[in-house]
Amino acid sequence: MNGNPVVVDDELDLISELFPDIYTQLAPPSQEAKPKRRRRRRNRGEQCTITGLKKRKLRQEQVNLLEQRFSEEHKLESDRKDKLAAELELDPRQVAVWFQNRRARFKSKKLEEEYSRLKSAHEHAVIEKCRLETEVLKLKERLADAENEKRRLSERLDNGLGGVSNSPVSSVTMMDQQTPWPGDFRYDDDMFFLESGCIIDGIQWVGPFM
Amino acid sequence: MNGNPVVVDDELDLISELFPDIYTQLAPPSQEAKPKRRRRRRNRGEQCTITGLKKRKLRQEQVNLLEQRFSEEHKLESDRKDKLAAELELDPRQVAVWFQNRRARFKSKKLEEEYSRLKSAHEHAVIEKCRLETEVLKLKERLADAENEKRRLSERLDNGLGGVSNSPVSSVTMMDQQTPWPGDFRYDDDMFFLESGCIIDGIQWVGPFM
DNA sequence: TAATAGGCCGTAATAAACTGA
DNA sequence: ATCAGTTTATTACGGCCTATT
Repeated sequence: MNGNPVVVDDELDLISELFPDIYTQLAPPSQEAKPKRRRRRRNRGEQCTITGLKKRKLRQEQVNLLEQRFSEEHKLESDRKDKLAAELELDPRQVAVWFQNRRARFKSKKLEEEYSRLKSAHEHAVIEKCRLETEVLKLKERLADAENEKRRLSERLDNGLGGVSNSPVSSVTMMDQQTPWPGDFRYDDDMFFLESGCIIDGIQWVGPFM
Repeated sequence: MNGNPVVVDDELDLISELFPDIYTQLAPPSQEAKPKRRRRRRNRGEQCTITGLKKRKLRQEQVNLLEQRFSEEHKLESDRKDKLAAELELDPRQVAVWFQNRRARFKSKKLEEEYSRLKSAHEHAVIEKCRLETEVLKLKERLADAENEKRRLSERLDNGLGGVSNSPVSSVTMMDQQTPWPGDFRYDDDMFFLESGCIIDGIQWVGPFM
C-alpha cells in the first residue's frame, strides 16, 4: 500500500540521445510511413519528440528554492538572478524564464480565486436583495394598512363618533401599488431569485462553464 | 505615419542554423563569458535559445485553417487529425497539440469573460441592494410616523376631543428602532456601498489584482 | 491484465509586443 | 531611439487518468 504513484524520474536522467534537427515547421512532405504510435513503453531510441527536444523539468529542490525566492519577491534584478542561477546550477536565462512563467501562473490563479470569491459574494448579494425586496413589500403593506386605519380614525373623529374598536382592515390594499409615495424611491420588478443553477442577472449560475 | 509596427516575418523563414544540443539541465558550469545582450537586431548566427531550438510559429494560413476547424469542432478524431495534418503539411502530433492548447486557451478565455460579466452583474446587484436598503429605511420611518399618528388619533378619540389638526410628528422616531415589528424580517447592518475602488462584501473592487 | 490512444493539467521555452529609461 | 526586462500568446513536453481493445 501507499505505493509511490508519482515516480518523478528526476534522478534517472538518461542523458541519452541527442537530436540535431532543424525543426522549421517539422515534417515537411518528407515522410515515409510515419511511425504511427510512438513511445512504445519507455521508448529509448525513438525520438517522437517532434522537435528533438529532450527532458525538461527542474529538480524539486530547484523548484523549492525558486518558489521561495518568488514568495519573497515576484521580480528579480539581474544580479540576483545570476546569483540564484549559480546556486541552482541553471542558466540565468532559465531562471528568468521560470520567473516569467511563474508570474503568469500567479496571475491566472489569482483570477480563478477572484472569480470564485466574487461568485459567492454575488450569490449572497442576490439573496440579500431578495430578502430586501420582500421586506419592502411587507413594509408597504403595513404602511398601507396603517394609512387606512388612520383614514378610518380621522373619519370617525370627523363624524364625532367615539367607537374605539379598530375594525380589521383588509390586509392587501391596492392603494399604494397604484399611487407610489411622493418620495424619491421607485420599485422596478426586473429579475428575481431562482432556485439553484439557473439564470440570474443574465449569468448562468452554478455550472462553471461549458 | 502608420508604419508597420507588426512585421511578422512569416515569409522570411531563414531556415538556417541547426543546433544539436542535449539540453539536460542546460548550462552546467561550462560557460565562458556569456554573450550578455543577445539578439542585436536580426541576429543570425547567435543562438541564444538555451535549448538550441530554433523558430516555431505556424504560418498564418495554417493557423487560419486550424482555427476554422476548431470553430466547427473542438475535438478531433484521429482520421480527421491526420487529414488536417496532411493539408497543413504538419506532423499530426502538432495538430493534436495545437488543438489541446486551443482548448485550454478557450477555457481560460471563457473564465475571463465570465468573470467580467459576473463582476458587472454583482455591481448592479450591490447598487440595487443599497437602493433597497434605503427604501426599507424610508418605509420604516413612514410606518413609524403613521403609527404615531394612529396612536394620536385614537387617543384623541378616547378623550372625546374633535381637533383634526395633524400636528407635525417628529420625523425620526425611536419607536421602531427599539421594538422591531413582529414580522419575520430583521435588519442587519453589515456592509454598505462605498465610493469607487473599495471593499464590498470582502472583495477588493476595481483594481483587477495586484 | 497490460498496453494504448487521447484528454487535461502543469509547465518549460520561444516569440513577439510592450515599457521604461 | 536603442536595449534590457516584462507581459502576452504560442508551441511543445511529460505526467496522470480513463476508456477501449
